[in-house]
Amino acid sequence: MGEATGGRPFNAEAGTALKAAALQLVRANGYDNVSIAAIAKAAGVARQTLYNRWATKADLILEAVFEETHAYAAEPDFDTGRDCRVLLEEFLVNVFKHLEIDGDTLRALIAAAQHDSGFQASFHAGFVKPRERMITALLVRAQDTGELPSSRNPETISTLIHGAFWYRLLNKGALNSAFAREIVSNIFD
Amino acid sequence: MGEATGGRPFNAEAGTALKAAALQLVRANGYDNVSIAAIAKAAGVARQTLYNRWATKADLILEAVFEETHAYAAEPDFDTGRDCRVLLEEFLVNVFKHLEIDGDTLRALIAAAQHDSGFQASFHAGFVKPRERMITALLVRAQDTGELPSSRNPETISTLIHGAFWYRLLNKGALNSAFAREIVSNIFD
DNA sequence: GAAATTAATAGACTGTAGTCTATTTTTAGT
DNA sequence: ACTAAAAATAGACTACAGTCTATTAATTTC
Repeated sequence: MGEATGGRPFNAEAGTALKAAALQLVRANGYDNVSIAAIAKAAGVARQTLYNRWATKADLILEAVFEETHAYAAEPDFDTGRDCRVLLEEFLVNVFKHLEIDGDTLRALIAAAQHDSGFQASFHAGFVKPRERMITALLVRAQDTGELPSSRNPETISTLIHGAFWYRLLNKGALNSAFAREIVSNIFD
Repeated sequence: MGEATGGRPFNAEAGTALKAAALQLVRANGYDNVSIAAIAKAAGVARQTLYNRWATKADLILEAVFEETHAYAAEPDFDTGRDCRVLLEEFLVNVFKHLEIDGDTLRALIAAAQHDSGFQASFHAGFVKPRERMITALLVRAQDTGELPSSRNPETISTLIHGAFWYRLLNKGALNSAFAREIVSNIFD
């Protein structure tokens, strides 16, 4: 059932062009200053074609940003033999570096998730949760190596860490390497 | 300069009715399902009258919620001789109790702040920052009493704590007394 | 080829936030 | 009373997200 036989195929170029146009326009003008119509026009495509692929503006932008994000929030490499606190600090510095570029867009996506529980679910499952798990895993390892007291709960600490930078992001506080150092030293010391 | 002489005075009842109608409708139907027009109509007032007092829907709702909030996020009382960790846990439990009622509204206000930097500024100055300072003050005192190691930075810890519950709030995680206990024990133990 | 199927397109339509304008109402000062 | 000032009201207007419909174009299966 539901096996598609026949029918006009998706135009792959249209999807690519939409993501590229979306990312470029949003970075240049800000999420709220870019209309769906403008993205479609810049991509040279009808507005409805966009809605054929993504349910909302937020879904499109998330996908566009997401594809660029793997480079930044890569899983920390455990096998370099370095301390977990160093790995955590590096990870945070990388994330903050990405947020210099897409932080405003991320803020807008977090806001969009508050209006739309469908988007909230996919944002959380595809973006938020995986990053939370990376840090939890790192903290579990830190307990194995004895860097982090076993009295701590890695999941709670992970929530504290993510929360801290969400809080800074949403309140437009500074997200720089000094803050990364602060977080790490207040968790590990 | 700017001294108002003459002119029709504000109708105080209109403002009161607007806040009451706004709070009631938003709690019943959710922020995004209540239009400005519906609030004005419920208050028996013209739509423009609302805009004469508040710049945006968010400003109105914030004020309406804020007036009910003092009861919940009251400054912890330092003079009861109890441990700071107990005071912090109680404070968090009170905040979470309020969020059972207005958590969805708060989520919507945080979202609104991401679209509107004017609202962001007043939300931060009037609502966010004062609560942040309460917890920072409590943590400073905890260092005085020796409950919290002096190696910690109270401002950073305050950010971690607030961040944790913003993160839970925005991701629709549980905000209950167990979470309050978790936070406190991972900060103090 | 013909039929069935699905994408692409164009454009009408709805609902809402916020702006703007013109008119009327209520007040203070003279 | 009269005037100036500012609030209240009614309603037009813009811009946008998202929905819906009808038409046309590109495919696969038979």
